[in-house]
Amino acid sequence: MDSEADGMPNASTMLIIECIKAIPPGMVLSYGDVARMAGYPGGGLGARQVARILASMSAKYDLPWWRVVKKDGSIALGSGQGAELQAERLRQEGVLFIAPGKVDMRRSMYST
DNA sequence: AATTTGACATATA
DNA sequence: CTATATGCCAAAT
Repeated sequence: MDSEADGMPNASTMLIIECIKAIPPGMVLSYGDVARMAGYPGGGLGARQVARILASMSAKYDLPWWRVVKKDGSIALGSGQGAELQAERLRQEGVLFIAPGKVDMRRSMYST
């Protein structure tokens, strides 16, 4: 008997979605950090899953995709309005930019 | 229903 | 800086 509700993908995917939804305003995380927070091993493996899910499920699950950036703190999107939209959103959340298109992840400090 | 394809990264060299 | 290798899911067909 599986208790699988409709509209719910995989448990692993749902876990990542929950983690992203748990990100408070003014906080920025990288794909790898979210993946690791979701309990994913490896370095850049879970990051891809986060990106896939985030890119596809953000609209459906209302995820704060703009709070997710690259490990370097740069905007993940390289083209399109998404990058500018994300930058503006982050700035609105109170995130500090150390450079154009680059955010200060030190606010997150998940590894202290 | 099953198969195929695409994809917003990271680490290492 | 560029190139290569890793490995998974969701959406489209």
